[in-house]
Amino acid sequence: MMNFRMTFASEQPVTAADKTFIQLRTDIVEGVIQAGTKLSETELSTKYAVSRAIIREAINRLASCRIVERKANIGARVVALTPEGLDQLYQVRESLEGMAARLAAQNMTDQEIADLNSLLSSHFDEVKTGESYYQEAGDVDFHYRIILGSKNSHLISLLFDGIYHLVRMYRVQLGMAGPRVTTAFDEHKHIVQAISNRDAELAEMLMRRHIWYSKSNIERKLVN
Amino acid sequence: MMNFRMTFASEQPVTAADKTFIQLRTDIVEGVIQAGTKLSETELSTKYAVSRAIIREAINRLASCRIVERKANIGARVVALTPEGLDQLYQVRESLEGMAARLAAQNMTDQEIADLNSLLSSHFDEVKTGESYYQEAGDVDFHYRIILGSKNSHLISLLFDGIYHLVRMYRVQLGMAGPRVTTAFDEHKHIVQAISNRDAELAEMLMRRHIWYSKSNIERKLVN
DNA sequence: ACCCGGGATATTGTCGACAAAGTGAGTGTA
DNA sequence: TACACTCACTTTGTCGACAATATCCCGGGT
Repeated sequence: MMNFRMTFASEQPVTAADKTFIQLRTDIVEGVIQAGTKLSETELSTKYAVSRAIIREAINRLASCRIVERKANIGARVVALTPEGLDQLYQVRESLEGMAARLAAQNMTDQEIADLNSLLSSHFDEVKTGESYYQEAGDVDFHYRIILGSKNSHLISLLFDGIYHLVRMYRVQLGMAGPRVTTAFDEHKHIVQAISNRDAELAEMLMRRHIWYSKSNIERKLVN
Repeated sequence: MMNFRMTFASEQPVTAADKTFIQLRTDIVEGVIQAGTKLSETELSTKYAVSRAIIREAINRLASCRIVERKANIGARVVALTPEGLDQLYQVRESLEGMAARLAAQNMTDQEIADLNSLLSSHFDEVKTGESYYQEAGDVDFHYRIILGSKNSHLISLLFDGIYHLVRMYRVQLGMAGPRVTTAFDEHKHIVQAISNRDAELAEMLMRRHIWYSKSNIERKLVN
């Protein structure tokens, strides 16, 4: 069920390579395999009980989304989590998700917007009753729908297949603050309002700001 | 030497898989392998005289930058060039390169800006003397430096490893107009001016407009 | 004539073995 | 002692063979 959240609807693992890739990725994102670790192909192939070719493909895919860095004839290692890395990542994320919000305001159907509104109210109930798992699942759901709403397949791919897992890695491994939860909810509400009004410019600006706040929140932890 | 232009400085092919990947990519981008073609692993492995594993890796990498689409147990085929695809691609490109220009205005060193200016004047000489190869090499060089100037490794990777080859595929296979060359030069000049003045907002806006014009230019051909 | 099912064929997915490149310890020399 | 070289070992890169899945053709039934 939690597994649902970290693998998006689009990626249904069919082949063994897919499963191993997703497994390895979540192990890294969740910190089971620590940041900076060297990834030995033979070692991993025994650990995950698949051939080295499968592991190689998984590592290559992880290199594509910059979760690991690979050097020819030397090997691959998990990226380190640094303040500079976070900054650069969130610069890109802010731009892309801002664009997603703008396009979503233009391209989402009325039905999709209605669904987004009801998603938000169900989240409101959860926040009210104190179920704080909103942080993870709810937030991902919210951004997920807006990104899909952009209807731009390149953008969707860049975010879901590309930077999102790295974003999650920073968030999971550095933890998230408490007070942020309710304020984030308000920000979500305003964004949805802008989208409902088909106000693309405002939606982009609010989304950018929302993500900027989110970065500041994580950054506070990293500095320690 | 022309090969210099299509493989960026960062990617020095060291392994056989690298070379095959780059070769296959340029063959697709240049249209030697036509858009929409099915890519047979066995066929390509004999054609390029390497093992199927090498071809598989190359195809996987091409799938990462969305030059081919792969389906499990079915195969991979080169993407089709459509007006919708061009629109979506250039939406993303406009956003990312606009961001690059903004960051470049903030982060490039004075020396790098000076080099960029002299690059521009050398291009001016070429345009004046009528050497129209400016289209290809010069334009790529220009954008190349600004993207590097952003100093954001995620952004750089997204553009160079990601969408740039697909952009080139549209440009190469649909040809480029004539009159556009000189006007594009003027746009470049204004962008460099903005960067020289450290005017990030203006640099972003001019870059976005520059790319938007470029898209319109290609689009005109595609509609036929 | 049309539709459905089954088997032959071709293609992709997975594996273990071999080749090549990098790494590090140990030795000999200045 | 410090440096450079060699050689053994570890790790990655490449390959061909086998397994699993999809595709296509053909025959039988309604």
